[in-house]
Amino acid sequence: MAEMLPQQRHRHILDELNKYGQVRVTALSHELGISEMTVRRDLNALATAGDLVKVHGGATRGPSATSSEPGFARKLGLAAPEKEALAHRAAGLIEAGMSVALNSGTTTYALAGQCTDIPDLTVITNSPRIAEVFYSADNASQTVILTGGIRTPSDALVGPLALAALAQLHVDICFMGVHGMTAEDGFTTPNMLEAQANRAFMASAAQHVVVADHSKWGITGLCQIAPLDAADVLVTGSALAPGAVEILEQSIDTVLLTPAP
Amino acid sequence: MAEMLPQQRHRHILDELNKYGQVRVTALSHELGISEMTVRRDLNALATAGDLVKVHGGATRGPSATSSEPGFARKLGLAAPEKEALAHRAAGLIEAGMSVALNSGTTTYALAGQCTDIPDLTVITNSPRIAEVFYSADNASQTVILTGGIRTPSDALVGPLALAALAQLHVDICFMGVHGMTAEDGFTTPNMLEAQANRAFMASAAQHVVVADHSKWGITGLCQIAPLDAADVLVTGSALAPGAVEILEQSIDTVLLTPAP
DNA sequence: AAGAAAACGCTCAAAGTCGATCAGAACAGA
DNA sequence: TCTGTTCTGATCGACTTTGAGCGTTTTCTT
Repeated sequence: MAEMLPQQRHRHILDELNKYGQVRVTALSHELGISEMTVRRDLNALATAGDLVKVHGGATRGPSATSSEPGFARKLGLAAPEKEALAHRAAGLIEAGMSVALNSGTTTYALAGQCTDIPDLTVITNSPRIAEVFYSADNASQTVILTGGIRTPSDALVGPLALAALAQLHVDICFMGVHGMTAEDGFTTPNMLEAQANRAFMASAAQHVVVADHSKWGITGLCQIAPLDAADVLVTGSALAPGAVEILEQSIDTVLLTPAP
Repeated sequence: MAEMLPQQRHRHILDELNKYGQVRVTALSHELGISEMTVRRDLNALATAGDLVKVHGGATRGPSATSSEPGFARKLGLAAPEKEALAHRAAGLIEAGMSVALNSGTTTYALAGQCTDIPDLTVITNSPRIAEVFYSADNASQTVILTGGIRTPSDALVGPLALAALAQLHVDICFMGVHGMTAEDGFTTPNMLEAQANRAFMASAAQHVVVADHSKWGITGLCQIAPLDAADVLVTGSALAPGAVEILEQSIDTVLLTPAP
């Protein structure tokens, strides 16, 4: 097999995983013509991103696709450790009685799980799954508003309906998960419609918090949501590439780092 | 059978358990190509986790009954036979390429399950659960629009956002589940906000179909949605109280009866 | 009730797996 | 071309998993 870029390897690993439900370090090493050490490093990266679960000897799919029941609450707790840490840090910015907007994304999903106990919250989101987290928590003092729209594959409601809904609303603070961030291109996402919806989120909020794990740095998605300086606060992990913090702090007032896991 | 990771074995064991209600150490050992000792260790691990109960010779299902979460798909199949029959009859009114509105309710939920194969459908609903039915069917030719709003306990999105969304849309046909219907009070529901949303549904549709099983006749909810004659078609069961059909036909052009189960 | 057969789990040695570390290779930017 | 960064592979000690032996316990048979 020809030389492969790390990204290609990652995709190959995930493909194998989807096909067989499991991957084995020794098999991948042989199959891809790379050392076991490198396979382990790939597996670690993918596990940190939450794409798979490492086990002795290889890795298996996350709990989501198993034939036996995983259950919602459980899945929530099994999010990647870094995401949970970011979510916890971000949740600290929320106070009782606030109105909060959450866009769609795995990080904001983790954040939602940490917010169900905060009293008198008004939550606005365009993700049915995030709304479901609050519904099933059944906290009577909370109000959850779901924007309408058409759902994208990543579970975001977008389009004219979503934009119209967000235009009518104003929140204290808006939390945004993004797909990538760089100094030149700012915050980006691979989906144009989601970018549009995310801009509407920002327009409706007094304060803008971006939540992004360290792997997002250096990635540019198809479509820009906003430049870096549009964020008031960035919550990210201290595993961030060296030097990135300085660059980010030039544009963003507050950069919060969670300790490495 | 290829080499299996421990986690895979655990899942396999649980699958077997779910299928047959019991597993035997010797059988698993032979089946998975591993020693009996390892099978015992797996069983011990699963027993400690509470996923099964060890017995001499193997293991049986624990009291927790892992099969608790077939959840959605199952609930759909387990809907009352009458509702399934109504849903099937109502689905017959839908043609490929139509735009269809479904309000929130168990009957319309059953209807949704019968519509996922119809090509080129545009579906508008205020029920996240109904939207989920279409999402997971993953029919690329269908478009699903979820109105925004606040969710009621019965899983309907209501309020200004829902009304604004529906005001912007126009559909060919609207299917409505209701809570009660009588000659004097027409179609009713116990929730004022839902009534309001349902009126918006009707206002946005060229044709109005009410779907209600026979038990709804004679019930008056808190709030009227519309008088009987607002419906163009009523789909109901032939188990309806004697004489009711005549009364209904005075107000409604088409009354479709499904045969009793 | 006694003996045979099966199942159990403890222990240990062998095999397999893991991650820390370091040195070399590949690569991009100056 | 040079330099610094990133990615990669080899080594090695620590750890985990596995299967076989073997004495004990449970179940079945007579």
